[in-house]
Amino acid sequence: MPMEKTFNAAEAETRLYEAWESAGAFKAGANASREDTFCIMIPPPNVTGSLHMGHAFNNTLQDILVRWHRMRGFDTLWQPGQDHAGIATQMVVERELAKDKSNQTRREMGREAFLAKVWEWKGKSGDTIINQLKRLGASCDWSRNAFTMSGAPGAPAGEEGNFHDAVIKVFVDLYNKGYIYRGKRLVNWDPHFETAISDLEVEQVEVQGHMWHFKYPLADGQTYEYVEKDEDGNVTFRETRDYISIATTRPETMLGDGAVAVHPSDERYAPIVGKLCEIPVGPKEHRRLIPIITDEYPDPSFGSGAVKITGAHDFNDYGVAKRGNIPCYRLMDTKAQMRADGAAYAEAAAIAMSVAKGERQLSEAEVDAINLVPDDLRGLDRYEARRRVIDQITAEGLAVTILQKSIDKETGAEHLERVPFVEQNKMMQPHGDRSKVVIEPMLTDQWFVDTAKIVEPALEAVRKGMAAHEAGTFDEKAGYTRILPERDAKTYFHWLENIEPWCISRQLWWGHQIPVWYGPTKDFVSSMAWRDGVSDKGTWPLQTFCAATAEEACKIAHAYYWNEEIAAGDTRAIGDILVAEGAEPSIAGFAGELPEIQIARDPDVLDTWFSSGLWPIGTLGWPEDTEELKKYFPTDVLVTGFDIIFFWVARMMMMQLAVVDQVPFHTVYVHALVRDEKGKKMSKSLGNVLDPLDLIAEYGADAVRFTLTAMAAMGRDLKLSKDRIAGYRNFTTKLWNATRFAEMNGALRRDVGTADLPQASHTVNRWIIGETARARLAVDEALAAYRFNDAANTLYAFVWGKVCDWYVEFAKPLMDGEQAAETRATMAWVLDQCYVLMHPFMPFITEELWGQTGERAKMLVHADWPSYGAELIDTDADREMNWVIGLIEEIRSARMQMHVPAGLKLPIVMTAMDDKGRAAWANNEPMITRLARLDGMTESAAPKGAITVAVEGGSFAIPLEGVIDIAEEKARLSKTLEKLEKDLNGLRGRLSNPKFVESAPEEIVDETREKLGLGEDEAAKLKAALSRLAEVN
RNA sequence: GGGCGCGUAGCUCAGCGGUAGAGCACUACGUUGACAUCGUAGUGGCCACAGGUUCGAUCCCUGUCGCGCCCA
Repeated sequence: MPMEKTFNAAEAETRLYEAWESAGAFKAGANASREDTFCIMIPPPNVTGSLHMGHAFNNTLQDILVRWHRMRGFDTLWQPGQDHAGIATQMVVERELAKDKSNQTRREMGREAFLAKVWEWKGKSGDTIINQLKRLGASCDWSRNAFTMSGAPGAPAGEEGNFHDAVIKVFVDLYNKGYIYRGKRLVNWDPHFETAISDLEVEQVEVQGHMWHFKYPLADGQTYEYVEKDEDGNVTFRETRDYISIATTRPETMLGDGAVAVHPSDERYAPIVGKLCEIPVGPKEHRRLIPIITDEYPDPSFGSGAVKITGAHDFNDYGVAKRGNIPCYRLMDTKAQMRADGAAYAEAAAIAMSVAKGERQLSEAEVDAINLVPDDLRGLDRYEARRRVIDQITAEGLAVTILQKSIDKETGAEHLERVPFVEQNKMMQPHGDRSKVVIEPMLTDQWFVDTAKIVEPALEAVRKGMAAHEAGTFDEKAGYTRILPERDAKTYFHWLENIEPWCISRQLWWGHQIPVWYGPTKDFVSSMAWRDGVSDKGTWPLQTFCAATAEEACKIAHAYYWNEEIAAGDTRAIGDILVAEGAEPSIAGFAGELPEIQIARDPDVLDTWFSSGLWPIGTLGWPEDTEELKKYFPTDVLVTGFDIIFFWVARMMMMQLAVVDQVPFHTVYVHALVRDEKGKKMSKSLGNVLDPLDLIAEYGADAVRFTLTAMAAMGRDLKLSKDRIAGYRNFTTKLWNATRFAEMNGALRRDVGTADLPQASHTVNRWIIGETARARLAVDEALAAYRFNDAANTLYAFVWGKVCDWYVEFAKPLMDGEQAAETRATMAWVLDQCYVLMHPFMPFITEELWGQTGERAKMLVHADWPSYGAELIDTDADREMNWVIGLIEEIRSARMQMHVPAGLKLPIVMTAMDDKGRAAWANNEPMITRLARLDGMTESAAPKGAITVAVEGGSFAIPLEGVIDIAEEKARLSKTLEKLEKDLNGLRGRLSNPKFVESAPEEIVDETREKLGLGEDEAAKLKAALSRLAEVN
């Protein structure tokens, strides 16, 4: 059955992918014929995700590397999997639940039931992205598909696996090594998800901000001389003030102020440093006083130069508060509403007052328990509270005001009015990258990785890797890592050298629950305070027990309580202690009975990136010592986008080195972003998103893949347009039709299966074999250097520019001559090589052509990658064919410019020719005649009224008496000559410069001389032709 | 403010010490051994600007001007 006219991608792609899968073509080690391994870990897409252009790009590049290695016989594994994506997934499932009002909310159904819902959702929708990757042609070993939550408690059947074990083990190990700690720190709090998030999950967005100016009256009506001076020390302003002016963008946080700070060098405020001032908000009778302190942080030139310090709600203030031992009063709850808990304001304010006066010291927990929100503001949203605070202060006359002209709408009369001074400023405001709500800095207890302690090996490994890469001594097995392109290594260094502690606890349910249990400290147990009801459970001092399981935790707790004499001196001494796991810590059963202490598990889960940071070892079965781990770890290449260098790459480096003391991969290839054709980031809100699945449906997966690859110049964003994809779809059609030509001419070797390299005698065949070898060398070299675009462009130029444009055309007249058999064999071989070399880039159409053109022993996906090279390049054939091509092009060009009708065949006259040229002509006459539309060659002197075609070794004339316009031919020749002379002058100039001849490398000088010689020959011919034309007239 | 890049044909971009390339777009013409998702030919560039290093600079160095991105 003859081939269809075009490739039906939509029909073939699914069929071919299924064929590969059912043959187990992608299984780890499939087609392996050598010991070397090659392993790539897929950057796990979110389980909620669907394929976007970035995935398509990222996975195309990985697939090329994987298919290339597999064909070369490496023991290859492309490890796929998905990330449980804590916040994103919890958000999606909650949103799903909310669609039906009869559903319980997350909190109503409780943790266990909600998690069951998430697993259920994962079971239903988790395969979406996998199926999409298959449409792209990704040759992952799906039988090993991994999931970062596999094996977690509550995981349903089919979600076994031990990723959870790995995560828990690492947490416990790092905890025991002292790399993980818990502390009350100011963290980025997402009020929508009610969880802490890491710095990286915060987006700074520029918004129009407002800055209010308020007066903080000095205590006891004190006054001071406020003096402003210019640069030369001349007084420019002076007044007596009984207040200090404060500028703030967040008036609602004034309620939690612990101090006012000024710069130590700021002379304006020197007289009042150390004094107390009053926060101008809250009930008049309970106004709080706070000290005026100095700190390096305030910028004297910004605002009034004085800054209110609210340690619990601002990162800069927090630093000042820590340095100055200023209490940090938390004002908001987890929803960023003003706190409504604790004692009434009067009581809380009284305690705070005594702290400010230095009469009292509070523990951290005691400070946190104090609610300084006035009773009338409690429970309000932070923005509502802000409005009211501003109103109250303004009403009291403590806002800094300015005079503003206003016009009465009724009367049109102008009058001046005092209005609060509010500056309009653009400011950067932090937002949650998922929730898009404004992040609230919040003082909470969180878990942190002490990254400073594990960062050094991660830096060192890349420093060494980059040094080796630059020196050209890079060794994949040397235990270091390089990052390509180099620029991204700089980014990596910059971030790691300035790394901050990593907040890893999240107040979510979907994730790995932190393996830590809390119980009261033994001091506290023996203190009896717990019995006296003095403090509620929230402020009990706690002891931490970190263990992989509850049983283990109980054991550790037991040892803790038991080994020490916890009730020394107490008559109710303890016989034994029963430690049990409970919902919250408790103590019971004293007084002679066996005491019982309940320890309670930390309800928080780990940051998703903590688990994905273990992806390389976790997917290979660690902590078990599996065969795969031994074989494939460390893995080879990580292909990823620059946007997750910090989130993921850096953390994988740190964690793998901390846990197994090895780098996870030797090379990180960082690719850029896919943008729309105008260079805009694709985003749903802009509506400029190109869906890779739509494009695959329209143009075929091969065209989409090839487009992305051809545009993948290292480190540069790529602007994707449909025109470009259509162009590469046309390329697939071109290859298809070249095959059809071979089929129609009996040039397929269906009989022998795979075509062997033929013994070719004809120049044309020897030439194309050499070109094929060149292409193979160039593709391998490009891929080895991760220059995907070079590889793609090489193939495009070879297949279209050499095979289709020239070889197929040359072959036509050879199909029934002496060399017919040889030419058919060569064509079969060349096309096979095209399929093989193109397969990593365009797997579908090449596999289809491979299947349709022969009885093959193996599918193309497992075909052997060729190893031939320079030995197939025949330089004589090369020279000859380039001469032929040059001649044909010259004649075509001349004809076209002389407006010779395309269909008209012309005779040609050889006016002069050397031996080589004669041989070249003789060997290729049928091709030249056909392609240049000639009709017979004679030898003689140049006739009058002919066009001249100069080639290396001689020249031709095409008599066009009466056909050509002499003037036009003159113009054509003159133009060519002019251009040539310009080049020649450059060459002459260089050669006449003695310094050039002295200093330039010999080969460059020789090359220049040769060029000049050839050029001068050609110029002479052109001049001769011109003078002949002159004779005609 | 700190860091990292980028300014090359109308557009999108390769190239990065030996005198400039591709694709698309554009113009003209279409010749039966596959292909109009095609073929042939052609137009088009002081390689942002100014200095420096060099026999030689689009390429290396310095500065200027534009434009991105990341982090504050």
